[in-house]
Amino acid sequence: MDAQRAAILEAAVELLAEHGYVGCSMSGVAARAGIATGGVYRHFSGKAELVAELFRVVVSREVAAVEQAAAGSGDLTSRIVAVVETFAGRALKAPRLAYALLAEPVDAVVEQERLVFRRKFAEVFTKWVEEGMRAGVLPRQDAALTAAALVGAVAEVLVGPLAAGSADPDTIPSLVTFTVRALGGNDARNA
Amino acid sequence: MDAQRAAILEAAVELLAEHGYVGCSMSGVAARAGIATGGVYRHFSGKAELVAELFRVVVSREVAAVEQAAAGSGDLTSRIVAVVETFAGRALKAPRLAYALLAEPVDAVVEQERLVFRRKFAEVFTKWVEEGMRAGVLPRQDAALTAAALVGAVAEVLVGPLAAGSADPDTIPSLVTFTVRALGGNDARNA
DNA sequence: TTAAGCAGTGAATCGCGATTCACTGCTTAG
DNA sequence: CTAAGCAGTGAATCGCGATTCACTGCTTAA
Repeated sequence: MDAQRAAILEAAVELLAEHGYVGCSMSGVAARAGIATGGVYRHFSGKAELVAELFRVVVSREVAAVEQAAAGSGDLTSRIVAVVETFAGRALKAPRLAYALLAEPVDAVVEQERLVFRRKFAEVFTKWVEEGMRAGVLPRQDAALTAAALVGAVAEVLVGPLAAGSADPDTIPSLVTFTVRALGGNDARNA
Repeated sequence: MDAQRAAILEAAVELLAEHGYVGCSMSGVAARAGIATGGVYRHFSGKAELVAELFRVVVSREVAAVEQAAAGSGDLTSRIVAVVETFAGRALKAPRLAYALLAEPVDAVVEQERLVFRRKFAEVFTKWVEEGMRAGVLPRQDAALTAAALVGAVAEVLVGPLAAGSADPDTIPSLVTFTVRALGGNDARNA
């Protein structure tokens, strides 16, 4: 059965959310999953495979949350607002996890997954930027670059608060303002 | 004498630029500096101290380059252009080093230094954003947040090319355009 | 000239987590 | 009922880089 595989992954997710990547030792994950160290190797070829899949699981949850949030609202601006609010809001609610996803040092294998993570978000943004340009709401621009830049911008702004402790309550609104301005959206051009 | 300390650091810088953080093992650095492993411990209490100082050295060079580039030009826009061009240009010329500075996984001690690095750049930006607001060239905004966001944006856009191989030659101009627009600068609002 | 002291040596040791493996039960097909 | 096979055990082993340390030479001051 593969319920165990899922259970082990869930244990790893918990540890990641509690203690970050360092907390995800094979023995730690095994213990949390309620099995012995060696048991993990029945389901994963090694740490690399476990961790890669761990990241994939967590990332797809985040991407799904963001896409769903965006799907709800209508015009471009409210979509972007929804994306940033969801992304940032979730990050601030699960700081340890967000930090692990965005910035925490990990080994090379995982780093690849992290790049994938960021690229996925960037792709979501790219889609909307292109749509905005077609609709004439946004100025001409390199959509992929803008998207990557926005992902970086949001991540960077969040990492400070995440690494420290608390965040200014204005962080999210300010971030939204920045995003809209950076896109060149025709409302909210100032303030 | 402390010429040796400097020589060891320089060896570490070389290794960092060639092979990234992973290349900076104590024995590797010692070998490159032309001394035996143990010798390094005459000058540094341990790896943590060595690496922290290594980062400080490299970072201060980068910050100095950027500040100098900005000091040359006159109006706000050209300063910003200079900053982004310098920062990105240097990064693309020394990709391994830039990657190590911006994104490569490292241990906790170094991570602190990395945050310092990014904060320093953000501070440089903050100064100019505030100046721009005073001069009425830029709209009201949370200067520190904008600055952090821009550092993140530039870093993120660069990490892709750095991790892969080559960069689109339009990367830097596009980045400059993005930056100006994100600041809300009154020229270059589109295109 | 002698002795203290410092830079440097490099093999041995440590620490730490990943990985292995001989072994224990349970489950299930024949 | 029996034997194969699979999930799981957990102590031993590995790998790897940081760190230590007894020892070697050079330099310098008395």
